[in-house]
Parts: sequence; C-alpha cells; structure tokens
Amino acid sequence: MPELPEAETIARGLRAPVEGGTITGVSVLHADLVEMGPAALVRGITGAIIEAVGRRGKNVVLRLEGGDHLVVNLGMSGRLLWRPAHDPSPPPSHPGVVFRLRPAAQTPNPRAAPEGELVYHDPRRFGRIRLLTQGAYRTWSRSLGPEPLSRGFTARRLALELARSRTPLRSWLLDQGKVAGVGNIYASEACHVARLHPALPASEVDAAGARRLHRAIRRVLAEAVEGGGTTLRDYRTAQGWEGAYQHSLRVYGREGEPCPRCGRPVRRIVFSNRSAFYCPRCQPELPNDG
DNA sequence: AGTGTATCCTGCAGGC
DNA sequence: TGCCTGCAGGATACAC
Repeated sequence: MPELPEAETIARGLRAPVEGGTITGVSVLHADLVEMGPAALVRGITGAIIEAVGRRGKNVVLRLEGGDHLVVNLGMSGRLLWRPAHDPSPPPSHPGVVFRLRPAAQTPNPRAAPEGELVYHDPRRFGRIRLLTQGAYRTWSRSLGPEPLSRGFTARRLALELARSRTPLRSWLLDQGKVAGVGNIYASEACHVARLHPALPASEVDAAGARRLHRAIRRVLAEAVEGGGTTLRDYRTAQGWEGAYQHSLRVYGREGEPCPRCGRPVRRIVFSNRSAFYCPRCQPELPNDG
C-alpha cells in the first residue's frame, strides 16, 4: 500500500467530509482488523467527535475529541472510502469496518442531516485499526522515524543515521523507525533519483550521496503527493479515485524498460524477499564505481 | 546486527 | 474454460 503519498492523499480527501463530524455508530465486519477487539473499539469511539484527520508515516490518523487517536494502517490493500448518504455508486466489495458519521455542518434540523459512512475496505486484511490514548499515541509516534517532508528531516541527520547501519539501503529505507512512510515503490524511486544502488550498505553512502538521497526522498514523495499517489491495483483516494503517479514512476515495476536518465534497461533484483528496481549504469554497485 | 524465511490474506495474471 | 503457481504497495516473529 499505501505508502506516505497515498496515506497523505487519503487524509486530505477525508478532511472536508469528516472533520468535525460525530461517530454515531461502528460496524466491525472483520474483527481481525481491529487490534483491541470490536467491543472495545465500539465502546471507545461511539459518540466521539473527530477533531482532525492527519497522517503519520503510512498511517492515517483520526484525532478524536478528548485526545484519543484512531490509527489506521492500510496494509497492502486497505482503502478508507468516504460514502455520503444516498451515494448511488455500488458499495465497496470488501468492507471491514464501517464508521457512520453525522457531519459537522448543522442544518436547521440536525436530526434531519443525513449520515455518511467512512468505510475501511481491505481485501487482504493486512491492515490494522487501533485506538490509542494520547499518551500511547505519543509513544507509538516516537517509535517511528522523522517525517521525511518535515523540517526535522535533514540531510545531516540522514547521513548520521545511515552511517550507523550496514543494512542494504533499500532495507534501511523500508524501516519505519528510520524514516517514516517510505515503502517499496518509493524506496526504489528515491534510490534511482539519488543514483545509489538499492543494495549498497547504508554506511557506505558518502556525504554527497546522503545529500542526494535526502533531496531524492523529499522530491519523490512530494511529487507523488501532487499526483495523488500511485495506483498499481488496490489503492484509491477517499473519494474512490485512482492516483496518477504510476505514470511517473522511473524504475519501479519497469524491468527491461529504458532508464529515463540513460536509456539502459532497468533491472530487477530480489533481496529480503522483495523486488528492487534500479539502473545498472546510473546506480553502480559501489559508490565510486562507474 | 542483519538476513532469510514464514505468516497473516485475497485477487489476479500467466502458463498449460 | 479451468487449474495451478507465483506474485503483490506491509509488518512482524523466528531461527541462524
């Protein structure tokens, strides 16, 4: 899934319909999606007002009145879909949890205001929904690395952290404790933009490489947010639309196609059981190769 | 510490 | 058409 740009796009699309709304009911269709169990979720959020919709890493976060946070990790195939009342479009095929909402905008007769639904949809059910108290949320958030699009994510900090690990760069980037929100697609894309081999040990990235990587991560993620995310198969925005960034991918999923920089065929390698895509010419094995 | 493997699941593409 | 295999954006636990 959904990596940072997809979670960000979903969060943005939920703000208008959801913020300020009240959760009037919850239906849990797949209990395995709810970390603390359906009963505790229903008890914990029914009647709560959603104060803000945000994102942390790849997670969509609903901040509730009173300080609790509803954290949604979309796994591989999760969607968060806003369905206005009386929406004529067909309902989601794999609903897992349905939140019924009374919108913030008060009509003259609030009881007449139609409810909408926020549907968590997830065919593979790798996603997880959890309700955290304010303190638990802070603890969880601190376990994640910096937000790559925030000011706290600096080239200097990145260089210092890279130097501490010999794990392959792609694996390092997938570690949510190092940088929050990068997944397999954008890890390959960022490595390509930075001209660093995905299997290069992190500590072998030199100072110039770390500066390029810092810029590349931010550029790729920001571009993908602008494109509304990457739809390969499952991802949709909160409105059910596909993203557009799949048309702008440089190397991910493009084995054998020409590198957009030099024209050499893109290669695919597998390590840690996952594919990485790279250009053998632009991203040589060793930092001072080629 | 880091890596490979397996696990949770379903859907889909490709080969036969 | 149908069966089988492999693969997929994530996260975690385990053995080595």
